[in-house]
Amino acid sequence: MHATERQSAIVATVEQKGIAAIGDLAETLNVSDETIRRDVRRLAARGLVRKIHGGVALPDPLRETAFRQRMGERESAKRAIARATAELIAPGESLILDTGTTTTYVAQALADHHDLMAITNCTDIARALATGTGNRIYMAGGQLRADDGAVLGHEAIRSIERFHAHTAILSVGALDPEIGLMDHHVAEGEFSAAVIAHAERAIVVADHSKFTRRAPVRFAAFADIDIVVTDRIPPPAAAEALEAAGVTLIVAP
Amino acid sequence: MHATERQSAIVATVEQKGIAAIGDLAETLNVSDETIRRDVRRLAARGLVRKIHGGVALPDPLRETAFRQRMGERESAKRAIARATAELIAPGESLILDTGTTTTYVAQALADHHDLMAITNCTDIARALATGTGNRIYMAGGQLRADDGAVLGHEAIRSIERFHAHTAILSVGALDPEIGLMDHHVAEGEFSAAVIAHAERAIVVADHSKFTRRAPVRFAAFADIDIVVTDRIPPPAAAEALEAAGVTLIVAP
DNA sequence: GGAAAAATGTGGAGTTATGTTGATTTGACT
DNA sequence: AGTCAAATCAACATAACTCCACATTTTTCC
Repeated sequence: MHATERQSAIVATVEQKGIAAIGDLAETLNVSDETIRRDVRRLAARGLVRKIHGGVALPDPLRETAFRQRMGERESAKRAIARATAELIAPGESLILDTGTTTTYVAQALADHHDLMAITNCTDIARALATGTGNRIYMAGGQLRADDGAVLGHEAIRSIERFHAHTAILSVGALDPEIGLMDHHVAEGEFSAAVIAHAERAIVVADHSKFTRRAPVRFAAFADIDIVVTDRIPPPAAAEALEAAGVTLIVAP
Repeated sequence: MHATERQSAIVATVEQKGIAAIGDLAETLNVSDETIRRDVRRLAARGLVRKIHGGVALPDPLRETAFRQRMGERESAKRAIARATAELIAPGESLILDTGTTTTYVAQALADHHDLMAITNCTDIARALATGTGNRIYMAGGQLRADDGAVLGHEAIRSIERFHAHTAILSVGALDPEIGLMDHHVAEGEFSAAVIAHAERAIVVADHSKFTRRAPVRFAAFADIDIVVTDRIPPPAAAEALEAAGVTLIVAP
């Protein structure tokens, strides 16, 4: 049986039953669980099925975007980071917040704060902060990315350039001691760099998985930022590089 | 039974009965109370249900902003207007959409359209349009109003000025044969005027109640716009004034 | 036939889901 | 207000699941 045949069989099973367990599929199709998972990963990437813990289900009618899915991954770690980051922000402070799942949680954690002045390129973050009392929110203008409601591009960067904030809070795609800070897209990286340039101090929020990843676009060095908030003690090489660059490391409890 | 199935079952039960006890759900679904609580916590975080002591209830309709409340008023009329307006828009057209409850319905009605190029100052409208295929959305930059997620101010107007669209679609606070088009706030009025100035044709969407109201800020005359879409035949004086100004009147069925 | 590419299996590290226990909070009832 | 039982939460332990890197097998193509 070819891989494509097997994948069709998976889709057919799911369409018939609505939901199917990885183990059952593996047994029925005489392959290992891992092979089924690989198939499911590919099918899910094409939107044909939806991955759930332990199995496969019909794609969500509400068409879950990649962003919303990432919001669910390592959620508790991100919330802990968000809480710790929110404590670093004083009332009345001016902020710039980047797009990202972790920064979105930070925005939610900042809901109790008041009299903030915040600039962001993400519609969700803007809405989350706007509920707070006395907060003034500025949206960056420019082209909207459907997936996460983020505004990116040179227009967005020009919006940022009109401000100079106390604190920048940014997500990253990956952190590496040799390379520095990385993002997945050029537009994200350019925006992140602009954000760092227009704030007194830069806080990077990154769960521990970011320390063991790579992303294609390098946009800053460790020396360009001031604080990293994460959820676990990072690998030694990264911790040393951060210290050497004068970056304060905060591990959220 | 997988976690996602169980969560769907919880939501379904709550939607059917309006309220459900933790213990009952645990028994029915054959898991511990604590597991149900964890599910409920997650569902509540997504706003799908509301936690109450000892059980789960439908999400709280209480926390309504003024904007959401207005969305509910004369909803069927606004939807009819939105449908009729969407029919006036060709694929590939470029649009500017103003904030407003009726324009928000128009954005939803445009979800089926494709390859649109839209500029808006409202985060909700931006997100609604971004789901369509091949649509390019530009968000105006500037200060955000918490109530309806609208960006207003001279910054927003400057964002608009970079464009020249085929069609502008705008809400108004009131229409009067003597006075023209009115809005409730200065910033809204200024933005509306800029929108009209940067489009070939201007479509005003207004349910019949707008013809018998007044609003403090006059921002344009009837002669400045091209089409009015409403849900009932307007008062004679208004209809005559529109005709005299060369405005096409469309009454949505 | 043999090299390169793709697919598959395997083991270990990390993550998630669940149940259990004990401390704390909540709501109802005197 | 004070008391008590139920409900909640936090913290732990466990088991299942997922992912990644690497080894192995199978397929493809020259």
